[in-house]
Amino acid sequence: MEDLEKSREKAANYRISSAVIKRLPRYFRYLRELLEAGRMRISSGELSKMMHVTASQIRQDLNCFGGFGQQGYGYNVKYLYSKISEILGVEEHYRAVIIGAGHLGLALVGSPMFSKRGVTLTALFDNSPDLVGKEYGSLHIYDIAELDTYIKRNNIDIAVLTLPRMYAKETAERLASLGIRGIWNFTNVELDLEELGITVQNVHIGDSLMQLTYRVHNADEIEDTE
Amino acid sequence: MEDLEKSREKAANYRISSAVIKRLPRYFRYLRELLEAGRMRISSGELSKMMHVTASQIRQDLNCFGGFGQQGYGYNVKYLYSKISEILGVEEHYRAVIIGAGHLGLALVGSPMFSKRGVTLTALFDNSPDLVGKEYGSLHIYDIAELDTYIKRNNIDIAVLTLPRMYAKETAERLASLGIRGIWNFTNVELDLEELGITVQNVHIGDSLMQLTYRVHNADEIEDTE
DNA sequence: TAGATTGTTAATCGATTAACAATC
DNA sequence: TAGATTGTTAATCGATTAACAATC
Repeated sequence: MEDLEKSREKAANYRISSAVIKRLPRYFRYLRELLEAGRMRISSGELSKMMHVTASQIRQDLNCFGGFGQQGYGYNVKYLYSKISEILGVEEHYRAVIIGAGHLGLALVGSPMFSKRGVTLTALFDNSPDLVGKEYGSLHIYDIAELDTYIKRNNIDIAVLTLPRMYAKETAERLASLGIRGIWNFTNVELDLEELGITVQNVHIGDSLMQLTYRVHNADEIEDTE
Repeated sequence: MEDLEKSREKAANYRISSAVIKRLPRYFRYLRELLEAGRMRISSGELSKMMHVTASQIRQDLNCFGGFGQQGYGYNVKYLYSKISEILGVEEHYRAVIIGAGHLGLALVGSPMFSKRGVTLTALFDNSPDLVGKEYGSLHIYDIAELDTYIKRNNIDIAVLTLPRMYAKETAERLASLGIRGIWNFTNVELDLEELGITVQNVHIGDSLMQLTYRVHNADEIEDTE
């Protein structure tokens, strides 16, 4: 009771910094590994060695959301994992569709990434007559023309954009008007629909490639990982 | 002359923070767009409006590498773009191979991302007899057994890992021993080969999905984009 | 020259780390 | 109880923003 209120209060009282938010998925990954390895408990000190961050940072980060540990003991792996999952929205069990059934879209369908994070893929959409009507994995490929009806009928929370960049903007705006809550954008168009109340996560995979080339190019002068 | 020395000196004297490095690809993108749109010059003020960052930050960031602007005028788009390209290593014209010819690997082959960033893909590798020997795009799919010979013979700088996670670690270490300079890692295994002098860029696409679910889950309390 | 805009220093703000009292 | 380790406050460090002199 107290615990619950305490964590609610904390999360509500102040803004969680985006530095912290970015680290949460990494905690999630490490904790799942520990869980799968059968570990019952972990201290911030030991976790810090595994993750190459300071123990202080781990304790600070976790305490943004509440006191999940116990003095003299550390953290219960299972409990902490469940709390982080909750914070990240894994428990919400979002429903998602993929728009664009090219290689990238199909690669995403094939991966366990979604199910591991509580997201259920329900359909694919494409505009190519060659693809429409086919099944892929356990998913049906619908004509993009059916998007509006489908989204409304099936209570879809998230749309994954893996379509050609020329369609990105119009599709995103259409999705916004259909009441979608989040867009995971793989096109390198920079979408910003925050003013429409839609959360957009832009992937920009090319930026990652450029960070790599930068670091290779300047390899002699760098040691700082990240 | 002076300019060149000045910028060399700057980059050498102190460490460029990773906050700055992460922003460079975004400047690169916006500058290319301006260039393609035929813009000759841009001021930090105007660019700041386009990019939703402060003009101060833009000027600070660029000045890490040298004075690329001119008082009273702003920045010459073409010149600035060429400088940023240089800084990011685009001019190095790296040669890369993709290891793992699944959907993700093939999606990458099909995209103009590499060529736009001065990276040339030269080959695909896979271990499946169904794929080995085939052509995809203009690329040949080689047997993974031929990796060692190929890498050494063809002066490959970068390897893109789009293979199943179970092979990630051993392949990465093998690549390191073959003298590869950078690894772009799409498996969700966290590779760290910095002590071997290899630059590893981990993509962790699942973390991006979790940031999205976090933000959707907490949509009411957030305004801060990033 | 007057106006504009950079390059750069100084001020502010936020994030990380260190330290330690609380407590299991 | 003694030992361990958290939660949290205080100190440090770094990144961002503001301001303005330099200068095109």
